[in-house]
Formats: sequence, structure tokens, C-alpha cells
Amino acid sequence: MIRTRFAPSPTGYLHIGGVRTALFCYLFAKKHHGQFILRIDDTDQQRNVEEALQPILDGLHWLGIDWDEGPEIGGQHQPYYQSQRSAKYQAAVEELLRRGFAYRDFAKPEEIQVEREAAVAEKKTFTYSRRWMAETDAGIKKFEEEGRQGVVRLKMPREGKLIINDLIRGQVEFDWATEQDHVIQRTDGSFIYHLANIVDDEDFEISHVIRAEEHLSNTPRQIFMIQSLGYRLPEYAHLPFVAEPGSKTKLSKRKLDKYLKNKDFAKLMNHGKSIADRLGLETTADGFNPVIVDFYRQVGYLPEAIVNAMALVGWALDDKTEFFLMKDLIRDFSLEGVTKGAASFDPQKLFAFQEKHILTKTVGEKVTLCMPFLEKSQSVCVKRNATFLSALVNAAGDRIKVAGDILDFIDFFTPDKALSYNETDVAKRLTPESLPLLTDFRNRLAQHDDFSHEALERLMQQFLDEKQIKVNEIIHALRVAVTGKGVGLGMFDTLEILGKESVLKRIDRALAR
RNA sequence: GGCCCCGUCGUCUAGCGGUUAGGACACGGCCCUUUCAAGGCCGCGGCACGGGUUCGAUUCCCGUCGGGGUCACCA
Repeated sequence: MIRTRFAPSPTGYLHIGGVRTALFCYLFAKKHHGQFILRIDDTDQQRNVEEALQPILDGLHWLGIDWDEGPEIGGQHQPYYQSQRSAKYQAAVEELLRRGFAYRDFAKPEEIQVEREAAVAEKKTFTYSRRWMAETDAGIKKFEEEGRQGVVRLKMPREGKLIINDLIRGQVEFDWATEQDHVIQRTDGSFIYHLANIVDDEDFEISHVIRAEEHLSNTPRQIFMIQSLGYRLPEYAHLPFVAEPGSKTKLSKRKLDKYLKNKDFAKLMNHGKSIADRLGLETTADGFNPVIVDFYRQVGYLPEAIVNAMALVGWALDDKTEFFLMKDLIRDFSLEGVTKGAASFDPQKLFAFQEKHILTKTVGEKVTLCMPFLEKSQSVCVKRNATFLSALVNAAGDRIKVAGDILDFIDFFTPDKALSYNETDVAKRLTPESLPLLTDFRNRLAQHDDFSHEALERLMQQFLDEKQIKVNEIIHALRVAVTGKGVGLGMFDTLEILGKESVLKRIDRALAR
């Protein structure tokens, strides 16, 4: 049975790089009819674990990355929180000690630091002298009488090689001598991640450890523990990490200021922010930015677009296929298709996937997606029914890229007498030449009852023929009069959707300016 | 600094000894057009460098350079 796991720490947000790792773990498991497990790495006893975990769970649910065992649903290997698994870690530490693969150490941090700095000065690999190592009760007692506090360290081999057969990178060699005697249990008795990690993987029967490349260097010490405890060695697959836009540096949530200097990233952010502002959402950089999944949910991206985009950061099926839904990915995913080099997060490409995916949605689906955004809008709105919204969404067509873009058309919901005007457009389009024509056309409209798109277009054509003018000479003025803006939907769609009463009121108001 | 990983258009990538080095996003131009989108067509643009191996290297090997990761009583 193939079993993979994703092991986030409760940090309060789901990072886009984490999504990619979780997705690949999920896809690999599902592809092979296996199971995907979610485990929570909360070994450093944070408070508010539940609170900091919820956004991560919500994000995964939203994306459709569902787990077979883990928080909320439990499973046969529970608990899935590392903070609740101390007894197992304690047993493992004791076993390591008993077998002589670990020892108690009483060095003070500053004493280790002196040795480490000496090694750096000599440009050599740091190797701990084991001066404060205690392997007997007498030794332990002696150090304790000096007032020293002990930790448990791994007694790493100091010769020979380790060869890791990585499913993505092939054979990777390490010299044991370059590895260090890492701490696995702290002075206060708590456990270090690497220890907890391998104990859990064994306990959860994880067959494939699929994680980001930054863990490759940590693998030797984990394998040492696995072998020392007689556990089964999982397969390893180290993914390239997701890098910053236009760079090869690992993407991090902290460097938002830097990313915003990237024009494409800034564009994505500003688009999202303009929607969030109109919804009255908090947009502090800490919780609202394109590195965090919740950003996309809040402004109305499609989860399938995010999944599609992230799947192709570091993976490809062939030289042409780019559109994938989750089911396609499960069918087509393979570790052979995973790239080795770090792949940078491309905001433009992600947006392009959003455009492609929303194109597949019906008007009805888009209405459902847009509705919550209108309901949350801060603007003063006229109540409109579902038919009205359908007509609007239909006319808007592919102008609605994300659900929040419906707010671009908020003027359709504004009371006629509260319509705001873009003064630049007014100055440019409501000219002495166009105003008389607009007045004439307004009167035609007043005598006309059929406000269907087709009828209005015929009416306009008649008008143009009679006046011997081109459509350009009036239509821009008409648009500004009716919507207050120089850009918008098709003109006849606009008139039809607004309806006769509204259109006349708006034109009159513009003419009265 | 030690160790490890990586290196094809600006970006994501296909390529697994012989290709006019393919696609996508972005960008530029043209067409369509009532604005804005969308769509159609065309274009720009790449194998980091130097040695080998080979009849032949983007592809295999070595080195150089460049980028990155990791070396915590963080995960």
C-alpha cells in the first residue's frame, strides 16, 4: 500500500509552496490507489494550535486535497498531532540509547559553539569532540554534580558513506564523517523534529516520503535513526522547492516587500487588493498576499485553477498538455515527470490558468460564484434578482476573471441618482458635438418599448442612417451617460440589462450636468 | 566556510546522441471591433562556459562559473 503524508506546522496560514508539496503527495498516493495522511508537526508546543491549524485545513479542503487519516477524521494510527505522541518518542530515544546509537551529552551550548567556530576558522567540517558525552551512570552523575543539564545526541558514524536512492534525484552520496551528533531530545525533555518525524513515519506506515528539497541534507541523520531502530526505510523523493518570482531563492512569506517590487506579483496583489478593499476585508500583508492560499479564496479564484497552476510548478506531463483538473492529475501524475531544478512561482501564469478555468464555467455557475461577493460588497446596492444577475454575468462574459471581478460592474446595482462619473471620460465623451445627438437618441429611446439587445441595435442603426453619422460619434457619449465610465460591457447589453427606466434616468442626469 | 542539490527562451517546461531545439505564459505587431475583454494570425527570444568521449553532443564524463539548500536544544 502506498502511503504518503503532508506534515504542516500550525503556522496560521497555508503557504503556496506547501500546497505544491501537499498536492504532489496527494496525487502520488491517489494515482496508486494509496492513502494520503495529514500529520501535524506541533512539537515545539505552541499555544493556539487549533487556531493556527484551521486556516491550513480550510485551505486544503478548498483545494480538494483531502486526507484519508488525520485531524478532523482521525484514523487507525491516531493521534495525528506530534504534541500528543511524546510517549512513542520517549521510547524511541531510550531504545537508541540502549543500543548505543545515542548518548547523553552535558556540553553547554557555548562550549559547543567554541568548537564549532574553531572548525569554521580552520575551514573544516565541524565534528564534536564528545568531551561532555556520558555513557555510564557514573559519568552522568559526575556532570550533573557540576550543575550541567543533559540533552540526548545521536552518536553518528564517523566513517563510511551513505547512498540515498532518491526517486527524483537518483543516487545521492554523503560521507558519514561530515554529519553531526544532532540533538534529538532537549534539556527540557521535548523532542526534536527529526526524531518525531521518523517515529511517526514508521508508525503511520509511510511508504514514500515526498517532501521539498530543503530536507535532502537532513535525510542522513533520519536514515541513521531509522536503521538504528530497525525501522523499514521509506522511499524518498525530494521535490525542487518553489522559488520567488523571477529568482531561484526559496519562496517565503516574510519577504513580501521584495516580491511586490516584481511587477507581475504586484499586479496580482493589487488586483486582489482592489477586490478586498471593496469587500471591506483586512488586507494587512501578514494575512493577505499571493503567497498565502487564502488570498485566492478571498478574491474569488477557482480552486481548480490554483491546483492546475501549482501542479505545473516542477512537473509536466509532456510538451503540450497544460490544462488539468484534479482527476486528470491523478491519472497522469508521476514522479518521473518531476523536474529537478527549483521552479519559480509565476503570478502571470497562475492568472492565465484562472482565465482558462473560468472559461469552462457556465453562466449559472458564475452567478453562484459571484453572488457572495455582491452580498459582501460595501457599496450601496439596489436589490436585483437572479435573472438580472444572470443577464449581467452573461453579458460580462470573459471579463470576469475571478469571482470578485463582479464588483467591477457594481454600477449596475447603484441607484440611478447615485451613479458616479469618471470625470476624464465625461470630459472626453460628453462634448458639444455629441450632446445634441445624445439628446435626440434619448428621445428615441423614450418612445421605444422593446429594450431587447436586438431591437436596440436596430433602433441605433436607424438613427445612424438618418443622421448620417458613424456609431463612434454617439456610442461613447451614450456609454458615459449610462454607466459613468468610458469602458464597460457591450452597449446594447448594457441598455437591455439596465432597462428603459434606468437608462432614461441616467441619460437625463448626465445631460443635466 | 564544510557538505549536498541544481543550471534549455524573461518565466514554467518538452527533449532522455542525429530535431529547422517543440509548447505555454508574458512581451511586440497586425486583424476583428462601439470601449474594455475575448478570439485569430505573425513575430521576438534559449541549450552558462571550457575541455573531453563519439562519425556526431542540448543530451554522456570532467572541470570552471553561476544559482540555491543545509549545517539550531526551528519545523
